[in-house]
Amino acid sequence: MPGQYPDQRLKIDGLKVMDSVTTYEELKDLIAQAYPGMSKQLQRIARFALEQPNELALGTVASLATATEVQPSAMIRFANALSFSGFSEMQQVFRGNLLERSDSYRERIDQMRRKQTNGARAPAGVLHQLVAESVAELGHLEENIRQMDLKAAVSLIAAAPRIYVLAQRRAFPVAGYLAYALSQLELRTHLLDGTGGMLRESLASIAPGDVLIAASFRHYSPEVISAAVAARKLGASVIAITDGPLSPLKTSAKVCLELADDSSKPFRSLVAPLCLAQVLVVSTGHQLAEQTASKKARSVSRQKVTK
Amino acid sequence: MPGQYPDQRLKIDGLKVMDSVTTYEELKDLIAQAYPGMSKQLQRIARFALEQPNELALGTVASLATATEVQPSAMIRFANALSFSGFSEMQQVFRGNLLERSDSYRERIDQMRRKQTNGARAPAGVLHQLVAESVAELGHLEENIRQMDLKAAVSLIAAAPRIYVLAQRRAFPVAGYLAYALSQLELRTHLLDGTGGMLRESLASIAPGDVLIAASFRHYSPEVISAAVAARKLGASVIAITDGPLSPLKTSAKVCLELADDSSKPFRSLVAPLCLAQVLVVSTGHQLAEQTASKKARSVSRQKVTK
DNA sequence: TACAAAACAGAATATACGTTCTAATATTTA
DNA sequence: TAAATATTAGAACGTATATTCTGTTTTGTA
Repeated sequence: MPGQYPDQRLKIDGLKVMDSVTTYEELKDLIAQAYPGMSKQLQRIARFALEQPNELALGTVASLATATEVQPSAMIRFANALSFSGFSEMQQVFRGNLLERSDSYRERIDQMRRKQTNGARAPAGVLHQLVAESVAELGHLEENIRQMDLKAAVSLIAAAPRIYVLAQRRAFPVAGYLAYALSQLELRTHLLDGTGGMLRESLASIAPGDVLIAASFRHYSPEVISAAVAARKLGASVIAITDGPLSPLKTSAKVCLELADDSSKPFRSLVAPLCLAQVLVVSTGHQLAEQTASKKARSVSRQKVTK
Repeated sequence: MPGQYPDQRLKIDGLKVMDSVTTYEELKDLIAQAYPGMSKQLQRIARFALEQPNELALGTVASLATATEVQPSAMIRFANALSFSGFSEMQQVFRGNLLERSDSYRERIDQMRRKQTNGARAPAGVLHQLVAESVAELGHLEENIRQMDLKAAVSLIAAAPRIYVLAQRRAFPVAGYLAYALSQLELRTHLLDGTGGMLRESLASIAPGDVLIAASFRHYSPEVISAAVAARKLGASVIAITDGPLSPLKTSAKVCLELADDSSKPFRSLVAPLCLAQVLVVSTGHQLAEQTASKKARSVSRQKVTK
């Protein structure tokens, strides 16, 4: 095996001797093993390969190099690092996996159906059921959220000098996500977690024009409700994420995003509220991008005029 | 369209006008319609195509010509007879079919994407898209989580004297949910939120037999990883919720629940991990119920014996 | 900081591919 | 049967591919 690059094969062979990798499962393990010792670029390819194996199966070296934003030669180096003689040989493994999966697909569905009929208490049954329920919830979400409300909420968030996020107990993860994601958009976001009993004090710093995003479901946390009332009095706009028209948050809210929370199910899911939260974040991101774009456009046109 | 052969396209267009064939189902019908009017050799290829569509998807003109015992040029004629501009174009249809079959939700996504032609930036479009992606994620979740791993995780959780939950940044909501929901099951659950920089101290109280549920996705939070290592050293069982086989959490984990996290999307969702978390909680609930039930049954039978 | 090693980008190359073309063959029609 | 037409085989062509090679940049180390 000639070549100017060090033979990474040897490092791997220490763990995996001689026999070549032929199945996708083996390949996955092999990539996982080799991953830590790989260069940045090869790691990038490795991630892509594991996340989008189908692309690897069908694409050409050139197309995959474009997709992963590396040079074509890096793809070959990647294959070599996995002890394949070339890219094509590695691709065979991905193709094999694709064929296998397509053949056995119906079979697997049947298995799932069978599992689901008996033993709904086994973890697999629970998984199936909760996935199904979550999908249904997402369907309801899409149908019941009004575009007007979303737009209003996004405008408020995008324009706010400061954003406060508050939720407790079951709804707390929603607040956690919002606080994280909004701050990723470089918005001034504060998670009101009430650590050290400082919730009241944190609220005091809310100023007119600020936005409070409050999430609460039955049974509504009294702290969240009173915080929403307080924020409104301080001149902040309250965006409520809550369940149904009976929510006590509704009175304080400028925008109220309602999720029909089916209380008939014993364990209520956070899938719908979190998806909604993500919609808020992504839409706000788009809005901000448009704003800066139009600002630039305006300043450019102004430059032209002055010129 | 120059060429010495008569334009078979016209014959077909009599039945199927204008629009080009894009799905495998359409192609199957098209072949069936065109079959009677084909020459012997093209009919042979047609049969092969319908019997072994996977070969058509992956093979080269040369390899397929060998397999069907015709000349390579016949393959191109076949594609032309089906009103494709060339072999490659036809092959795309077979490949598309292979991908669709290989993952069930792809179809749904594509359908949704098609609907969402204009206005992807408007909040309603974002909602639609994110709902679609979430559904797809849930589908992957259901397919890729192994029942064995779930069972193992549930057994560990149900039997643990104490449960610690740890996650940071993007994954934090997962920890928040688990901490809340598990404590609702009256399990001794501690959320390691690292408030006041006390993470190290909190970890010190972990005892052998305890369970640490750690969630982390790329880019993996160093604190979470080192905490998992530390917990393992202290004799605790680590349950990892993470993405893919490259996760550094994997080495410390007794059970590793892997989610294929598609990083190609700019905003990654928490829907799948949270649904998984809920599965853990609900399954653990069932397991606990069964345990207490069987305990009661045993004590009852003992009473009978002593009676 | 200076040196050495590795990794990289991008051009160069040989190969294999899809496609087209032409002569030869088979099939149909009068 | 003879002429006309459709079909095929196989070579020839241009293109795109996987792969290798070279100069440069980056990274790690003394």
